[in-house]
Amino acid sequence: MSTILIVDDEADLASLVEFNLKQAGLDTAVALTGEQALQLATRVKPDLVLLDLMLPDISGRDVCRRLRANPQTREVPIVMLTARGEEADRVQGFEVGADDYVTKPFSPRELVLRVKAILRRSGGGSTGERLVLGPLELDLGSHRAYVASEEVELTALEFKLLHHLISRPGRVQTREQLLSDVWGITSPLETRTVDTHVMRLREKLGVGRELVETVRGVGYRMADPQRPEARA
Amino acid sequence: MSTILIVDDEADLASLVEFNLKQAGLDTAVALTGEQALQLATRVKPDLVLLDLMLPDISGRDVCRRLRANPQTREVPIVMLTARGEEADRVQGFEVGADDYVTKPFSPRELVLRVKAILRRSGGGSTGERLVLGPLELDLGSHRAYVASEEVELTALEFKLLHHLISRPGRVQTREQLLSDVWGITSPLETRTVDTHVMRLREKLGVGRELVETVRGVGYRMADPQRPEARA
DNA sequence: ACGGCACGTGACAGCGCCGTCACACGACGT
DNA sequence: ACGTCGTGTGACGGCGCTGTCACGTGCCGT
Repeated sequence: MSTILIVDDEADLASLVEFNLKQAGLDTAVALTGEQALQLATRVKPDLVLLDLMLPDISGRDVCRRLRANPQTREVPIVMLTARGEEADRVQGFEVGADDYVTKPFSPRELVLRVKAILRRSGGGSTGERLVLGPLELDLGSHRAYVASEEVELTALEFKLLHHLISRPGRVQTREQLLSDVWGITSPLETRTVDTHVMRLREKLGVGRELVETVRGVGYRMADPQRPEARA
Repeated sequence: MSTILIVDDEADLASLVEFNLKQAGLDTAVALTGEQALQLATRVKPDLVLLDLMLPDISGRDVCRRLRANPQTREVPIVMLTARGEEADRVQGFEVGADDYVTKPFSPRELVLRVKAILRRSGGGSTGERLVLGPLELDLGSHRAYVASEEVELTALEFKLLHHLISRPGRVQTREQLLSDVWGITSPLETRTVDTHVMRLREKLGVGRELVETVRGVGYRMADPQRPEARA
């Protein structure tokens, strides 16, 4: 399942787009400012970025440039949104590395179409990728999880949670971050819910606390066998 | 080498497309009218048809239907071209069995990409290919399906769905992906429709859930017989 | 040692997902 | 015109998933 990062400071427009993308079976994350977008882009590793040109802090073009400058986000396709359909804007958009360009007003349907077309072109998002950490193994394509080459049955949510943790080995994730990234940006949930799911995950994985570590007062993190303690 | 039949009465557009397809290493044939297209289709046996919706004599939809009605050309993938991106057109296009849909104006590059994607998807040519997975067997040429060497009668849609699933064994397909890939890019269908057809498929195949697995909260996948942990 | 707080854990209720059935509608052949 | 077949959709029920609460437990500072 692909994740789309929506960057727009017009809340109603953003939520409209978010709704339609979700209906189309895509995951979404929303950023209201350019800085927030750059932060989220490295956190949630989106498969595509929907980027408004007009942002309150930095311009969409600069966001675009900085996304391209970061090796982590260099490959992410970018679709620009703009109020004016001027040729000049179009050219500028493509110059900084946008993959497509949609002018307002646009129909949500059309936007979804373009997004899907670009996703397909860029390989369709998650393509049978495999994540490994110690005895743990995640197959994104088949949506299967293994511990020591033995399959464990996880629910969709557990898989997503583990996927999120395992892609950031050694990095502490607060409960709020996890709620925001795994559950979605608008989830009025108790932070303790995370605890329960971490518990269930540990139980199913069998290997318990050695892999999913508790950082008291902060959150959770995956053990990083490569660099046991050294991290900031 | 695959051959593409271009059907369009706008000579300049057709030659532009032709040029780009040839550059991409594909053979081409051009028809200016619908009747000509139907004649050529049986003569050159193209591997894909690029079909404009607006033709001087008969409508592109009728051409589509008649291509589908002829056993000789039934299997040929069809990509529709249209000036308007109206939803109504889109739906009509898919109803008559188009495999993809491109709205003008389009970039030649994108068109070539789509054509190649569809060619790849349809098996790269029209040679009675056979797909096997466990007790299941699909004969693409004769459009027949077998379970344990016993023929099962599938409808066109069921066959297409099974074909799509079986060519990606072990990979989870979301309902949205299936709707998009089997039904067409933006079919405005309920995702529950997929459930019903999967059920009918399981029913006809007899082997039930062991082959077509449900991944709760995600989608469906075919069982993969070989061990996934065997990895380089 | 003690108390407070953060976390682990089990139980439980609600609900969302999915299988299944029945029906409507359109296309097509007779 | 009629019947048949293929297909999409709504309804319904069951069951698994999930969020929350309550309580137990361990950790840490004082």
